[in-house]
Amino acid sequence: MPIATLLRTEVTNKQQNTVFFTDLVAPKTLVVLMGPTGVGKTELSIALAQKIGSPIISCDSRQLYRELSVGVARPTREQLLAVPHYFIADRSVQSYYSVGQYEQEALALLNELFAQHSTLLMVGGSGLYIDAVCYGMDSMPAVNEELRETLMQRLRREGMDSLRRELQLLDPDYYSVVDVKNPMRVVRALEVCLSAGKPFSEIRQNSPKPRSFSVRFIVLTRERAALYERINARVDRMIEQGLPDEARQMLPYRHLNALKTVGYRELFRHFDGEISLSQAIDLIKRNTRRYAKRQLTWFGKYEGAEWVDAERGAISVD
RNA sequence: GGUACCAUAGCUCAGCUGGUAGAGCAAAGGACUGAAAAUCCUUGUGUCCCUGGUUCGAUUCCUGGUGGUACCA
Repeated sequence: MPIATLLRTEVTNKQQNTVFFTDLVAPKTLVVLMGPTGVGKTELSIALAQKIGSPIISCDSRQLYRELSVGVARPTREQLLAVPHYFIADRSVQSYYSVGQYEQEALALLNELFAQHSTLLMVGGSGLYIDAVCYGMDSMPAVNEELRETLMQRLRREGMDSLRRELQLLDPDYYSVVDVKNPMRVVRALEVCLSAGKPFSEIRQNSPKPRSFSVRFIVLTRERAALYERINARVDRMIEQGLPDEARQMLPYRHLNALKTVGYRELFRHFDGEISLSQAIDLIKRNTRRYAKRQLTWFGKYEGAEWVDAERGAISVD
């Protein structure tokens, strides 16, 4: 059993949410390099990983899939060979995946790797995935896809009000804080209430889980206009590199979560004859920009994070 | 060079007969516990091109200028 696991078990039992003695024994640090899409994480991560002698643990909800390459800006073959990468292109779009699984797999991997490394590098832009690794998710009943589908049908047939009323009944506490206009939030809460047989708010602790390592957050950033220019240019490059073909091959899977992704959905609309190719390209650019902005909003919440300008900034290692 | 039309938010434009302005898009800000590249919420002050004039009052009417577009030479 890896030592980190042993220590973590001990800590979990006695020291909920306090300083970890494990840090004193053997300081384990997870460096989390995050940043909006297109800012230049990949390139920097290779150099950083080589410097600190760590593999790269990817924290990207779309680069996970082996069928998605051009459209998700997967690192190049050379980059992947330069440093060992985890969670890149190692599962199919056809398999259901979610943060919960990612948290478990990533923690297990970190346990193993920390046996050999005192510092590990995690890189990615999926905020919720970062949270899952650093703070943890509460354990909830496995997603019941049938139940979810039933609720979605109700949403379509009866509208939000019906679902809202039910949530208010089953979990008044959560109802008072949810974004009741957001169907996904309401559906998910109901889904959990119904399959767990108790209120979602009871399960959702909303407090950080003990971790056997400490975390250092680095947010790679850039002047907004420069970031947007890079994004626009990268989309053009993706089109040249064959994104339309890649998307066409994904057409049979368009209904899957993995394909609800900027770059693919706009091209699907183009294949449907709804919009022209150049309209699709413009939409991909716009939606990518908006995604980057949302990421920046999310990253803003990490207290103590170091914001590094990709053009001028420097990252000090040890 | 002549004639006509146009000049209003980052862009495309709306603004009837004079009372200092509003849409779409773009954009900005925010939320977020198993779909998260997802999903949802909020946000419109700008020398109304410049200069003179008429008027109590001009983005609106008139003069001249500047820039643009079209047609004619």
